[in-house]
Amino acid sequence: MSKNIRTYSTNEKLVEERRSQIIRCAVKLFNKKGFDGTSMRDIAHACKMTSANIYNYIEGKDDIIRLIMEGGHVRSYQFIREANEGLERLGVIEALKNAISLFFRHIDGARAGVTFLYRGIASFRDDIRAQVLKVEADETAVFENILHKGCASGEFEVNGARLLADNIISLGQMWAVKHGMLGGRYTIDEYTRVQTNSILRQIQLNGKPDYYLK
Amino acid sequence: MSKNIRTYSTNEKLVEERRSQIIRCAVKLFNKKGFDGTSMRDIAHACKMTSANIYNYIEGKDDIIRLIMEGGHVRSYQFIREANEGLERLGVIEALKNAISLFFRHIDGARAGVTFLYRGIASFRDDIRAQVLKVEADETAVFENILHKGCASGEFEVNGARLLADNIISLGQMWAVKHGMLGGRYTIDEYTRVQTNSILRQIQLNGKPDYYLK
DNA sequence: AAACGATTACTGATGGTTCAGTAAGCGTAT
DNA sequence: ATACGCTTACTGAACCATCAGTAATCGTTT
Repeated sequence: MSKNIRTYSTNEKLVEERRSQIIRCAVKLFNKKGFDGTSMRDIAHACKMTSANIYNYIEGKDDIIRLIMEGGHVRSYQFIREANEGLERLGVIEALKNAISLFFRHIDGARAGVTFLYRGIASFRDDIRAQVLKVEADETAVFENILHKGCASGEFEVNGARLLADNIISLGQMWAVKHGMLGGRYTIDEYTRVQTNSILRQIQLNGKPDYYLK
Repeated sequence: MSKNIRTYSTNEKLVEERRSQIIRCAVKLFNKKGFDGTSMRDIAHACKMTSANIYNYIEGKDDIIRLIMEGGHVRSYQFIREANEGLERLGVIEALKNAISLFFRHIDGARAGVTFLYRGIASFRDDIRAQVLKVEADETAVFENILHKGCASGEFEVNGARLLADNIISLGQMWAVKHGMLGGRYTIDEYTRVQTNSILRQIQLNGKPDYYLK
Protein backbone atom coordinates (compact mmCIF):
# COMPACT_ATOMS: atom_id res chain seq x y z
CA MET A 1 0.00 0.00 0.00
CA SER A 2 2.31 2.68 1.23
CA LYS A 3 5.27 3.17 -1.02
CA ASN A 4 8.29 2.91 1.23
CA ILE A 5 10.05 6.11 2.08
CA ARG A 6 13.83 5.96 2.15
CA THR A 7 15.47 6.06 5.52
CA TYR A 8 19.05 6.27 6.69
CA SER A 9 18.20 4.63 9.96
CA THR A 10 17.47 0.94 10.36
CA ASN A 11 15.99 1.34 13.81
CA GLU A 12 12.31 0.98 13.00
CA LYS A 13 11.19 2.08 16.42
CA LEU A 14 13.16 5.29 16.13
CA VAL A 15 11.98 5.96 12.58
CA GLU A 16 8.40 5.59 13.74
CA GLU A 17 9.01 7.91 16.65
CA ARG A 18 10.81 10.62 14.69
CA ARG A 19 8.24 10.54 11.91
CA SER A 20 5.31 10.97 14.25
CA GLN A 21 7.25 13.77 15.89
CA ILE A 22 7.79 15.45 12.53
CA ILE A 23 4.17 15.01 11.48
CA ARG A 24 2.76 16.29 14.74
CA CYS A 25 4.75 19.51 14.52
CA ALA A 26 4.40 19.92 10.78
CA VAL A 27 0.60 19.67 10.75
CA LYS A 28 0.30 22.45 13.30
CA LEU A 29 2.61 24.70 11.33
CA PHE A 30 0.95 23.87 8.01
CA ASN A 31 -2.43 24.84 9.42
CA LYS A 32 -1.01 28.10 10.74
CA LYS A 33 1.17 29.15 7.83
CA GLY A 34 0.32 26.85 4.95
CA PHE A 35 2.45 24.11 3.43
CA ASP A 36 4.62 26.34 1.27
CA GLY A 37 4.71 28.97 3.97
CA THR A 38 6.35 26.52 6.34
CA SER A 39 10.04 25.80 5.86
CA MET A 40 11.82 22.61 6.77
CA ARG A 41 13.80 24.72 9.21
CA ASP A 42 10.55 25.80 10.87
CA ILE A 43 9.49 22.20 11.24
CA ALA A 44 12.92 21.18 12.48
CA HIS A 45 12.91 23.93 15.06
CA ALA A 46 9.42 23.03 16.26
CA CYS A 47 10.35 19.43 16.92
CA LYS A 48 13.81 20.17 18.26
CA MET A 49 15.75 18.58 15.46
CA THR A 50 17.96 20.01 12.77
CA SER A 51 16.55 20.20 9.27
CA ALA A 52 19.37 17.98 8.08
CA ASN A 53 18.43 15.26 10.51
CA ILE A 54 14.85 15.20 9.26
CA TYR A 55 16.21 13.89 5.98
CA ASN A 56 17.37 10.77 7.76
CA TYR A 57 13.73 9.82 8.23
CA ILE A 58 11.97 11.12 5.13
CA GLU A 59 13.05 11.71 1.56
CA GLY A 60 11.60 15.16 1.13
CA LYS A 61 9.02 17.67 2.20
CA ASP A 62 6.29 16.05 0.12
CA ASP A 63 6.60 12.87 2.14
CA ILE A 64 5.17 14.73 5.10
CA ILE A 65 1.93 15.18 3.19
CA ARG A 66 1.93 11.49 2.35
CA LEU A 67 2.49 10.51 5.97
CA ILE A 68 -0.26 12.79 7.21
CA MET A 69 -2.60 11.39 4.60
CA GLU A 70 -1.79 7.77 5.34
CA GLY A 71 -2.33 8.29 9.04
CA GLY A 72 -5.72 9.79 8.33
CA HIS A 73 -6.67 7.01 5.98
CA VAL A 74 -6.01 4.29 8.50
CA ARG A 75 -8.48 6.05 10.76
CA SER A 76 -10.94 6.59 7.93
CA TYR A 77 -11.12 2.95 7.01
CA GLN A 78 -11.53 2.04 10.62
CA PHE A 79 -14.56 4.32 10.73
CA ILE A 80 -15.91 2.77 7.53
CA ARG A 81 -15.49 -0.74 8.91
CA GLU A 82 -17.17 0.09 12.19
CA ALA A 83 -20.04 1.93 10.54
CA ASN A 84 -20.72 -0.91 8.11
CA GLU A 85 -20.55 -3.39 10.92
CA GLY A 86 -23.15 -1.28 12.72
CA LEU A 87 -25.40 -1.33 9.70
CA GLU A 88 -25.56 -5.12 9.85
CA ARG A 89 -26.13 -5.18 13.56
CA LEU A 90 -28.59 -2.33 14.03
CA GLY A 91 -31.82 -1.03 12.63
CA VAL A 92 -31.40 1.52 9.90
CA ILE A 93 -32.16 4.57 12.04
CA GLU A 94 -29.82 3.47 14.79
CA ALA A 95 -27.21 2.59 12.18
CA LEU A 96 -27.41 6.12 10.79
CA LYS A 97 -27.10 7.69 14.23
CA ASN A 98 -24.24 5.33 14.98
CA ALA A 99 -22.42 6.17 11.76
CA ILE A 100 -22.80 9.91 12.31
CA SER A 101 -21.48 9.58 15.83
CA LEU A 102 -18.53 7.45 14.72
CA PHE A 103 -17.74 9.78 11.85
CA PHE A 104 -17.80 12.95 13.93
CA ARG A 105 -15.68 11.36 16.62
CA HIS A 106 -13.27 10.16 13.97
CA ILE A 107 -12.98 13.69 12.60
CA ASP A 108 -12.58 15.16 16.05
CA GLY A 109 -9.74 12.79 16.82
CA ALA A 110 -7.82 13.97 13.80
CA ARG A 111 -8.89 17.58 13.51
CA ALA A 112 -5.53 19.03 12.56
CA GLY A 113 -4.89 16.43 9.89
CA VAL A 114 -8.38 16.73 8.44
CA THR A 115 -8.08 20.50 8.30
CA PHE A 116 -4.76 20.28 6.53
CA LEU A 117 -5.92 17.72 3.99
CA TYR A 118 -9.19 19.52 3.39
CA ARG A 119 -7.60 22.93 2.94
CA GLY A 120 -4.62 21.88 0.95
CA ILE A 121 -6.09 19.23 -1.27
CA ALA A 122 -6.36 21.49 -4.30
CA SER A 123 -2.64 22.06 -4.39
CA PHE A 124 -1.53 18.49 -3.75
CA ARG A 125 0.12 16.37 -6.40
CA ASP A 126 -2.40 14.59 -8.60
CA ASP A 127 -1.86 11.13 -7.12
CA ILE A 128 -2.15 12.35 -3.55
CA ARG A 129 -5.24 14.39 -4.28
CA ALA A 130 -6.81 11.36 -5.97
CA GLN A 131 -6.19 9.24 -2.89
CA VAL A 132 -7.70 11.78 -0.53
CA LEU A 133 -10.77 12.13 -2.73
CA LYS A 134 -11.08 8.36 -2.98
CA VAL A 135 -11.25 7.99 0.78
CA GLU A 136 -13.74 10.82 1.04
CA ALA A 137 -15.87 9.09 -1.58
CA ASP A 138 -15.71 5.85 0.38
CA GLU A 139 -16.80 7.66 3.52
CA THR A 140 -19.65 9.29 1.65
CA ALA A 141 -20.73 5.91 0.31
CA VAL A 142 -21.21 4.65 3.85
CA PHE A 143 -23.91 7.21 4.49
CA GLU A 144 -25.42 6.92 1.04
CA ASN A 145 -25.70 3.19 1.64
CA ILE A 146 -27.52 3.58 4.91
CA LEU A 147 -29.87 6.14 3.42
CA HIS A 148 -30.67 3.89 0.46
CA LYS A 149 -31.33 0.95 2.72
CA GLY A 150 -33.64 3.09 4.83
CA CYS A 151 -35.52 4.22 1.74
CA ALA A 152 -35.81 0.66 0.47
CA SER A 153 -37.34 -0.48 3.74
CA GLY A 154 -39.70 2.49 3.77
CA GLU A 155 -38.24 3.85 6.97
CA PHE A 156 -36.70 6.90 5.29
CA GLU A 157 -38.07 9.15 2.64
CA VAL A 158 -35.16 10.99 1.11
CA ASN A 159 -34.80 12.66 -2.23
CA GLY A 160 -31.15 13.05 -3.03
CA ALA A 161 -29.48 10.52 -0.77
CA ARG A 162 -26.12 11.27 -2.31
CA LEU A 163 -26.28 14.97 -1.57
CA LEU A 164 -27.48 14.35 1.97
CA ALA A 165 -24.50 12.04 2.39
CA ASP A 166 -22.25 14.78 1.02
CA ASN A 167 -23.78 17.19 3.50
CA ILE A 168 -23.10 14.89 6.42
CA ILE A 169 -19.46 14.62 5.38
CA SER A 170 -19.27 18.39 5.07
CA LEU A 171 -20.76 18.91 8.51
CA GLY A 172 -18.03 16.69 9.90
CA GLN A 173 -15.30 18.51 8.05
CA MET A 174 -16.80 21.77 9.23
CA TRP A 175 -16.21 20.68 12.79
CA ALA A 176 -12.51 20.37 12.04
CA VAL A 177 -12.07 23.37 9.78
CA LYS A 178 -14.16 25.80 11.82
CA HIS A 179 -13.21 24.40 15.17
CA GLY A 180 -11.90 27.76 16.27
CA MET A 181 -15.44 29.12 16.04
CA LEU A 182 -17.55 26.09 16.87
CA GLY A 183 -15.34 24.62 19.55
CA GLY A 184 -16.13 27.48 21.88
CA ARG A 185 -19.88 26.94 21.56
CA TYR A 186 -20.14 23.16 21.59
CA THR A 187 -18.39 20.07 22.74
CA ILE A 188 -18.06 17.38 20.11
CA ASP A 189 -20.89 15.46 21.79
CA GLU A 190 -23.23 18.43 21.73
CA TYR A 191 -22.31 19.16 18.15
CA THR A 192 -22.98 15.55 17.24
CA ARG A 193 -26.34 15.52 18.95
CA VAL A 194 -27.61 18.73 17.40
CA GLN A 195 -26.42 17.86 13.92
CA THR A 196 -27.82 14.35 14.23
CA ASN A 197 -31.22 15.83 15.00
CA SER A 198 -30.97 18.10 11.98
CA ILE A 199 -30.05 15.20 9.75
CA LEU A 200 -32.81 12.98 11.07
CA ARG A 201 -35.33 15.68 10.31
CA GLN A 202 -34.25 15.59 6.72
CA ILE A 203 -35.15 11.96 6.24
CA GLN A 204 -38.75 13.02 6.55
CA LEU A 205 -40.50 10.52 8.75
CA ASN A 206 -43.87 12.17 8.30
CA GLY A 207 -46.47 11.53 10.90
CA LYS A 208 -44.13 9.60 13.13
CA PRO A 209 -43.45 10.95 16.56
CA ASP A 210 -39.95 12.15 17.09
CA TYR A 211 -39.05 10.09 20.09
CA TYR A 212 -36.09 8.84 18.08
CA LEU A 213 -34.70 12.34 18.10
CA LYS A 214 -34.51 12.50 21.86
CA MET B 1 -12.60 51.62 3.97
CA SER B 2 -9.89 50.26 1.80
CA LYS B 3 -6.49 51.51 2.79
CA ASN B 4 -5.06 52.94 -0.39
CA ILE B 5 -2.48 50.89 -2.15
CA ARG B 6 0.42 52.79 -3.67
CA THR B 7 0.45 53.10 -7.42
CA TYR B 8 2.96 54.43 -9.91
CA SER B 9 0.26 55.10 -12.42
CA THR B 10 -2.15 58.01 -12.20
CA ASN B 11 -4.50 56.58 -14.78
CA GLU B 12 -7.29 55.28 -12.57
CA LYS B 13 -8.97 53.42 -15.36
CA LEU B 14 -5.78 51.56 -16.14
CA VAL B 15 -5.06 50.81 -12.50
CA GLU B 16 -8.52 49.34 -12.14
CA GLU B 17 -8.07 47.27 -15.26
CA ARG B 18 -4.62 45.92 -14.42
CA ARG B 19 -5.63 45.11 -10.88
CA SER B 20 -8.66 43.11 -11.92
CA GLN B 21 -6.46 41.38 -14.45
CA ILE B 22 -3.94 40.54 -11.73
CA ILE B 23 -6.60 39.35 -9.32
CA ARG B 24 -8.40 37.21 -11.87
CA CYS B 25 -5.22 35.34 -12.76
CA ALA B 26 -3.85 35.23 -9.23
CA VAL B 27 -6.96 33.65 -7.71
CA LYS B 28 -6.89 30.82 -10.20
CA LEU B 29 -3.25 30.13 -9.52
CA PHE B 30 -3.66 30.44 -5.75
CA ASN B 31 -6.42 27.84 -5.84
CA LYS B 32 -4.27 25.51 -7.88
CA LYS B 33 -0.93 25.93 -6.14
CA GLY B 34 -1.60 27.86 -2.96
CA PHE B 35 -0.58 31.42 -2.14
CA ASP B 36 3.01 30.71 -1.21
CA GLY B 37 3.28 28.16 -3.96
CA THR B 38 2.49 30.81 -6.54
CA SER B 39 5.26 33.21 -7.51
CA MET B 40 4.86 36.73 -8.78
CA ARG B 41 6.45 35.49 -11.99
CA ASP B 42 3.69 32.89 -12.32
CA ILE B 43 1.05 35.55 -11.88
CA ALA B 44 2.82 37.91 -14.26
CA HIS B 45 3.10 35.22 -16.88
CA ALA B 46 -0.57 34.25 -16.50
CA CYS B 47 -1.76 37.78 -17.13
CA LYS B 48 0.80 38.59 -19.79
CA MET B 49 2.67 41.20 -17.84
CA THR B 50 6.18 41.30 -16.45
CA SER B 51 6.54 40.77 -12.75
CA ALA B 52 8.16 44.18 -12.40
CA ASN B 53 5.21 45.86 -14.04
CA ILE B 54 2.82 44.38 -11.50
CA TYR B 55 4.56 46.49 -8.88
CA ASN B 56 3.35 49.60 -10.68
CA TYR B 57 -0.18 48.69 -9.61
CA ILE B 58 0.22 47.05 -6.20
CA GLU B 59 2.74 47.44 -3.42
CA GLY B 60 3.37 43.78 -2.76
CA LYS B 61 2.10 40.25 -2.97
CA ASP B 62 -0.02 40.62 0.15
CA ASP B 63 -2.05 43.34 -1.51
CA ILE B 64 -3.46 40.72 -3.83
CA ILE B 65 -5.08 39.01 -0.87
CA ARG B 66 -6.49 42.35 0.25
CA LEU B 67 -7.90 43.08 -3.18
CA ILE B 68 -9.48 39.65 -3.48
CA MET B 69 -10.99 40.04 -0.04
CA GLU B 70 -12.33 43.53 -0.68
CA GLY B 71 -13.92 42.44 -3.93
CA GLY B 72 -15.64 39.59 -2.14
CA HIS B 73 -16.81 41.82 0.66
CA VAL B 74 -18.50 44.27 -1.64
CA ARG B 75 -20.50 41.35 -2.98
CA SER B 76 -21.14 39.99 0.50
CA TYR B 77 -22.63 43.19 1.78
CA GLN B 78 -24.75 43.45 -1.31
CA PHE B 79 -26.15 40.02 -0.48
CA ILE B 80 -26.74 41.06 3.12
CA ARG B 81 -28.55 44.20 2.03
CA GLU B 82 -30.76 42.38 -0.44
CA ALA B 83 -31.55 39.58 1.99
CA ASN B 84 -32.51 41.98 4.75
CA GLU B 85 -34.58 43.98 2.35
CA GLY B 86 -36.37 40.74 1.44
CA LEU B 87 -37.05 40.03 5.09
CA GLU B 88 -38.98 43.27 5.35
CA ARG B 89 -40.89 42.70 2.16
CA LEU B 90 -41.67 38.99 2.37
CA GLY B 91 -43.14 36.45 4.76
CA VAL B 92 -40.59 34.70 6.86
CA ILE B 93 -40.58 31.45 4.87
CA GLU B 94 -40.27 33.25 1.58
CA ALA B 95 -37.60 35.49 3.09
CA LEU B 96 -35.60 32.42 4.09
CA LYS B 97 -35.91 30.87 0.66
CA ASN B 98 -35.01 34.19 -0.88
CA ALA B 99 -31.94 34.60 1.32
CA ILE B 100 -30.71 31.10 0.58
CA SER B 101 -31.13 31.65 -3.11
CA LEU B 102 -29.35 35.01 -2.99
CA PHE B 103 -26.55 33.62 -0.88
CA PHE B 104 -25.91 30.60 -3.06
CA ARG B 105 -25.98 32.72 -6.18
CA HIS B 106 -23.60 35.17 -4.52
CA ILE B 107 -21.21 32.33 -3.72
CA ASP B 108 -21.51 30.89 -7.20
CA GLY B 109 -20.65 34.23 -8.74
CA ALA B 110 -17.42 34.40 -6.79
CA ARG B 111 -16.48 30.74 -6.45
CA ALA B 112 -12.77 31.17 -7.00
CA GLY B 113 -12.49 34.01 -4.52
CA VAL B 114 -14.58 32.25 -1.91
CA THR B 115 -12.51 29.11 -2.26
CA PHE B 116 -9.30 31.04 -1.86
CA LEU B 117 -10.46 32.98 1.18
CA TYR B 118 -11.95 29.90 2.78
CA ARG B 119 -8.89 27.74 2.23
CA GLY B 120 -6.27 30.28 3.05
CA ILE B 121 -7.88 32.12 5.92
CA ALA B 122 -5.87 30.30 8.58
CA SER B 123 -2.59 31.59 7.19
CA PHE B 124 -3.63 35.18 6.55
CA ARG B 125 -2.32 38.07 8.55
CA ASP B 126 -4.34 38.65 11.69
CA ASP B 127 -6.09 41.80 10.50
CA ILE B 128 -7.10 40.25 7.20
CA ARG B 129 -8.32 37.06 8.83
CA ALA B 130 -10.35 39.13 11.27
CA GLN B 131 -12.03 40.99 8.43
CA VAL B 132 -12.93 37.82 6.58
CA LEU B 133 -14.38 36.27 9.72
CA LYS B 134 -16.31 39.46 10.44
CA VAL B 135 -18.03 39.33 7.08
CA GLU B 136 -18.80 35.65 7.49
CA ALA B 137 -20.32 36.40 10.88
CA ASP B 138 -22.45 39.15 9.33
CA GLU B 139 -23.65 36.73 6.67
CA THR B 140 -24.47 34.15 9.31
CA ALA B 141 -26.40 36.76 11.27
CA VAL B 142 -28.70 37.30 8.30
CA PHE B 143 -29.91 33.72 8.48
CA GLU B 144 -29.96 33.60 12.25
CA ASN B 145 -32.14 36.69 12.16
CA ILE B 146 -34.64 35.18 9.79
CA LEU B 147 -34.80 31.98 11.80
CA HIS B 148 -35.36 33.87 15.04
CA LYS B 149 -38.10 35.92 13.50
CA GLY B 150 -39.74 32.75 12.21
CA CYS B 151 -39.57 31.21 15.67
CA ALA B 152 -40.98 34.34 17.27
CA SER B 153 -43.98 34.29 14.96
CA GLY B 154 -44.49 30.59 15.53
CA GLU B 155 -43.90 29.76 11.90
CA PHE B 156 -40.60 27.96 12.58
CA GLU B 157 -39.65 25.59 15.30
CA VAL B 158 -35.90 25.48 15.44
CA ASN B 159 -33.60 24.50 18.22
CA GLY B 160 -30.18 25.93 17.56
CA ALA B 161 -30.87 28.72 15.10
CA ARG B 162 -27.25 29.79 15.19
CA LEU B 163 -25.94 26.38 14.20
CA LEU B 164 -28.50 26.02 11.43
CA ALA B 165 -27.35 29.40 10.17
CA ASP B 166 -23.77 28.17 10.32
CA ASN B 167 -24.79 25.09 8.38
CA ILE B 168 -26.41 27.15 5.65
CA ILE B 169 -23.24 29.19 5.27
CA SER B 170 -21.21 26.00 5.13
CA LEU B 171 -23.45 24.50 2.46
CA GLY B 172 -22.85 27.60 0.37
CA GLN B 173 -19.11 27.47 0.89
CA MET B 174 -19.21 23.78 0.06
CA TRP B 175 -20.59 24.67 -3.35
CA ALA B 176 -17.50 26.75 -4.02
CA VAL B 177 -14.90 24.55 -2.39
CA LYS B 178 -16.19 21.23 -3.71
CA HIS B 179 -17.34 22.57 -7.03
CA GLY B 180 -15.13 20.13 -8.87
CA MET B 181 -17.21 17.28 -7.44
CA LEU B 182 -20.63 18.86 -7.12
CA GLY B 183 -20.58 20.92 -10.29
CA GLY B 184 -20.74 17.84 -12.40
CA ARG B 185 -23.87 16.58 -10.66
CA TYR B 186 -25.86 19.76 -10.21
CA THR B 187 -26.35 23.18 -11.65
CA ILE B 188 -26.36 25.95 -9.09
CA ASP B 189 -30.15 26.17 -9.40
CA GLU B 190 -30.62 22.46 -8.75
CA TYR B 191 -28.20 22.62 -5.86
CA THR B 192 -30.07 25.57 -4.43
CA ARG B 193 -33.43 23.87 -4.76
CA VAL B 194 -32.37 20.61 -3.15
CA GLN B 195 -30.52 22.26 -0.30
CA THR B 196 -33.39 24.67 0.28
CA ASN B 197 -35.71 21.71 0.69
CA SER B 198 -33.32 20.13 3.16
CA ILE B 199 -33.10 23.32 5.15
CA LEU B 200 -36.84 23.85 5.18
CA ARG B 201 -37.32 20.37 6.57
CA GLN B 202 -35.13 21.30 9.48
CA ILE B 203 -37.37 24.14 10.62
CA GLN B 204 -39.88 21.50 11.61
CA LEU B 205 -43.27 22.65 10.46
CA ASN B 206 -45.03 19.68 11.98
CA GLY B 207 -48.41 18.79 10.61
CA LYS B 208 -48.25 21.35 7.86
CA PRO B 209 -48.36 20.12 4.32
CA ASP B 210 -45.19 20.65 2.40
CA TYR B 211 -46.54 22.62 -0.49
CA TYR B 212 -43.99 25.26 0.40
CA LEU B 213 -41.27 22.82 -0.48
CA LYS B 214 -42.53 22.40 -4.05
C1' DA C 1 11.13 67.02 -24.44
C1' DA C 2 8.32 65.41 -20.87
C1' DA C 3 5.46 61.88 -19.12
C1' DC C 4 4.06 57.27 -19.02
C1' DG C 5 3.74 52.35 -19.35
C1' DA C 6 6.50 48.66 -19.79
C1' DT C 7 10.95 45.96 -19.83
C1' DT C 8 15.52 44.07 -18.82
C1' DA C 9 18.70 43.20 -15.56
C1' DC C 10 19.57 42.88 -11.21
C1' DT C 11 19.71 42.25 -5.61
C1' DG C 12 19.50 40.28 -1.02
C1' DA C 13 17.16 36.82 1.19
C1' DT C 14 15.30 32.38 1.73
C1' DG C 15 13.92 27.94 0.12
C1' DG C 16 14.80 22.60 0.00
C1' DT C 17 18.34 19.65 0.09
C1' DT C 18 23.10 17.78 0.51
C1' DC C 19 27.39 16.88 2.57
C1' DA C 20 31.51 16.44 5.31
C1' DG C 21 32.27 15.68 9.67
C1' DT C 22 31.57 14.62 14.92
C1' DA C 23 30.32 12.76 19.40
C1' DA C 24 28.68 8.86 21.67
C1' DG C 25 28.15 4.12 21.95
C1' DC C 26 28.72 -0.61 20.47
C1' DG C 27 31.20 -5.27 20.37
C1' DT C 28 35.56 -7.53 20.24
C1' DA C 29 40.35 -8.52 20.99
C1' DT C 30 43.92 -7.88 23.88
C1' DA D 1 39.57 -2.92 31.73
C1' DT D 2 41.19 -0.66 27.82
C1' DA D 3 42.14 0.10 23.27
C1' DC D 4 40.33 -0.57 18.62
C1' DG D 5 37.39 -0.37 14.55
C1' DC D 6 32.88 0.54 13.24
C1' DT D 7 28.04 2.17 13.40
C1' DT D 8 24.45 5.34 14.65
C1' DA D 9 22.27 9.69 15.31
C1' DC D 10 23.05 13.96 14.57
C1' DT D 11 25.07 18.76 13.26
C1' DG D 12 26.73 23.27 10.89
C1' DA D 13 27.79 24.93 6.80
C1' DA D 14 27.22 25.18 2.20
C1' DC D 15 24.89 24.62 -2.51
C1' DC D 16 22.02 26.07 -5.95
C1' DA D 17 17.56 27.49 -7.37
C1' DT D 18 13.97 30.59 -6.74
C1' DC D 19 11.75 34.15 -4.41
C1' DA D 20 9.86 39.16 -3.71
C1' DG D 21 11.10 43.35 -4.81
C1' DT D 22 14.11 47.39 -7.08
C1' DA D 23 16.73 50.30 -10.34
C1' DA D 24 17.88 51.84 -14.64
C1' DT D 25 16.25 52.30 -19.04
C1' DC D 26 13.57 51.74 -23.12
C1' DG D 27 10.04 53.16 -26.69
C1' DT D 28 5.71 55.74 -27.41
C1' DT D 29 2.70 59.25 -27.18
C1' DT D 30 1.60 63.83 -26.52
